[in-house]
Amino acid sequence: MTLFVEVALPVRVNTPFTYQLSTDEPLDAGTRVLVPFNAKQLVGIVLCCKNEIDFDPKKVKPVTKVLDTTPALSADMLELARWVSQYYHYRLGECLSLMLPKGLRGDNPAQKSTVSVTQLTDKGKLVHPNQLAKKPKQQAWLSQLNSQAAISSKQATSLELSPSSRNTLIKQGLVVKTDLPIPILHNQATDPNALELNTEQQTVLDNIALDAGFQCHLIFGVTGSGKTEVFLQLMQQVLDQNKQVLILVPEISLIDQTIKRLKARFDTTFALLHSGLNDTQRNDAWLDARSGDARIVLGTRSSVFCTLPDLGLIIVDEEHDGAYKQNDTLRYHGRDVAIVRAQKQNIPVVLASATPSLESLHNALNNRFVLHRLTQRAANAQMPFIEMVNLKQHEPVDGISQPLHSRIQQHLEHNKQVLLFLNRRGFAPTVMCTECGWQAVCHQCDARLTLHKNQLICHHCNQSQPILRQCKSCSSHSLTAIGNGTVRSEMYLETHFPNTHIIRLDKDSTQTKDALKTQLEIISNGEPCIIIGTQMLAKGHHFDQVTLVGVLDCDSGLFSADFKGEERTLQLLTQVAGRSGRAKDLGEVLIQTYHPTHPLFQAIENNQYEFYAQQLLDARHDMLLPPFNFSALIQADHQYAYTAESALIALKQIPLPPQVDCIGPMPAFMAKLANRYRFHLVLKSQHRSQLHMAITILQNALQKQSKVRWFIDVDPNEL
DNA sequence: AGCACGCCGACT
DNA sequence: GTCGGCGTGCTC
Repeated sequence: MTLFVEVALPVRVNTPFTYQLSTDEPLDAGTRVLVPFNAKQLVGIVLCCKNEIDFDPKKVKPVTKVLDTTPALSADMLELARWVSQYYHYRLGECLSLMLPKGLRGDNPAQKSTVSVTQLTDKGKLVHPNQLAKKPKQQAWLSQLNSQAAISSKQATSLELSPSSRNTLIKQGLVVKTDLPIPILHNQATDPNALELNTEQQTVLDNIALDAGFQCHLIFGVTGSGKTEVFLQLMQQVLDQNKQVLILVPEISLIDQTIKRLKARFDTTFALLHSGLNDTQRNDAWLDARSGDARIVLGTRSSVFCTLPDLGLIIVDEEHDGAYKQNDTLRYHGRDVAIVRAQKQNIPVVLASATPSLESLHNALNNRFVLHRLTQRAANAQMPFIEMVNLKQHEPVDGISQPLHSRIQQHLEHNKQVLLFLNRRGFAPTVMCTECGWQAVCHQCDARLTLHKNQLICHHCNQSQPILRQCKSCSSHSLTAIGNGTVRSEMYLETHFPNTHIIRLDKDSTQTKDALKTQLEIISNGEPCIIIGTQMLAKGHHFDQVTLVGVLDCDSGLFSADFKGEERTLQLLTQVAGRSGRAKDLGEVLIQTYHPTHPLFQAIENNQYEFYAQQLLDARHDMLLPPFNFSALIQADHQYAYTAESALIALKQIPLPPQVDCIGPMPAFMAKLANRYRFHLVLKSQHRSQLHMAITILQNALQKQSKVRWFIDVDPNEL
């Protein structure tokens, strides 16, 4: 009897395709196969085998090649992919393809890469290095190979072993060159002892049951409360049970410091998965995780899709971070997928943050999550002292007011470090003509151009232009830089603190490989310095010697049109403030603002994150915003605004389930981006199932047209 | 997504 | 007559 397989392909068609197998050996679901599709060969994932087909047998083609002996994706992951596909309304075949590392999306075998090494032959093992005393270079090779079974050519160079003498040894048949798989990242712990927990930490540890199946825990611990130590000890328990741990962090810059702590503590194997790896490294790490060889897997959001045979615990650190949401192709939320995965695999998941997202806080307060609080800073560090600077009274120069300036001076005199936060890179956000009011704008977007040192750059489409000398509207020479970015404040600091090391941390200063790492190392030396940077500073980094944090400007976040604007500002300020005074010395935080009476600042001043978050939740409740209803966004874009808008107007005529509101179409926040006009339709409902029904109806309609480009974003980050 | 098929306007 | 515009529909 002929055996058929249903294969999901990475194409924009929702249905699986059927192919014929050449043997009667069934394939496991999750196996990669190479199949003909149109004129091409594509890699697909086997969904199931079957004996019969329900369409024209003449059309069925045979599978070209079976690519895996072990399925690339486990049955768990296949099921997760089905959920992801339905929830985010994205085609299953494409979801599955995105779950594989790039190296396995093609028709390569799932094998680890190899490294060429030199090893002793059986004959060579019988030779004592002293027998080669007259040939010191060869002798060096033999003695090294007696203490280390395999030497790569890279190691040989650093050990100053001569390649030519190795070739002589090869000719003599004493050593041989072979290709071995890249060894797994295995670590010897340098500091394996658990720290002593305070009572609060101990209570949290005791209350997270690892053997109770699925449960979602939220550790709400103030900055510096020692959350990490709690999950290190939790991880130890999981590892002792012979299970794997998956830790997610929001972005790549946090991988370094996290892995440092993990390596110090655990004597075990690791896999790191993040965007800084090349395809080979990523592939290797992924295969280590899938085989179960790696016991700890640390990665950014996409590692939530990694096949792990013995998974026992998922940790989502800094769970509030917006970087967990993917904003292209498959628009999933890493944290939410992690929770669903834990549920499907019936294991615990731990979310942690000093500033939990409103969704998670809401879930915790409603007992859907188990809430654990850490209210004290560990190691007796005190919460910082927070103060506002009213910019109406203290006009800033290049972003820095007099009170902040003198406070910087004080802290530097005490040999401390200062951290300044400004969420705007470049020199100045606007170039304006003081004669006629004209501003330099991007030709491709509805955005002003940011002034950088040598050019004008659009931060939205990355297009650059040379710096203008004359106004394009009235030809006057009165062009002025308005507002300020990190570079402008950096220049101010260089002028006024000429003997102090100024370190700028933003996307522009950390472009080159390792730049961030080097700069973080300089900071950790502890020398007094001023660090100025964008939001990347706020993300969980440990700055021991920082005692003063200055927030140069966060007013734009207070009155944002976006429903999450205030939540983000609250989180950002709380996190930034938390960078101050992590060690013994009391920290200080100065926030510059033109609106010092805004209630958000009062909450920050009094360390009332939860109080204010609760108020924001109440407001969301009154306005029926998430998490009190569910929403999805449909974007259509086209080179002509009219075409994009009419496509959505047509869509709106389609009848939807009664309990779904359809709002729009309206222009997107930046209606023109990279020469395309973008319009939104927003769907809202109290009922998740009705919302999904509505999305499906509209998606089907969209698939039938080819005029506009479109996407669907479920639980969008911005409305 | 690609790629072919097919039905209408402006060219050698 | 035919070259090529892009609307429609299919891919196992």
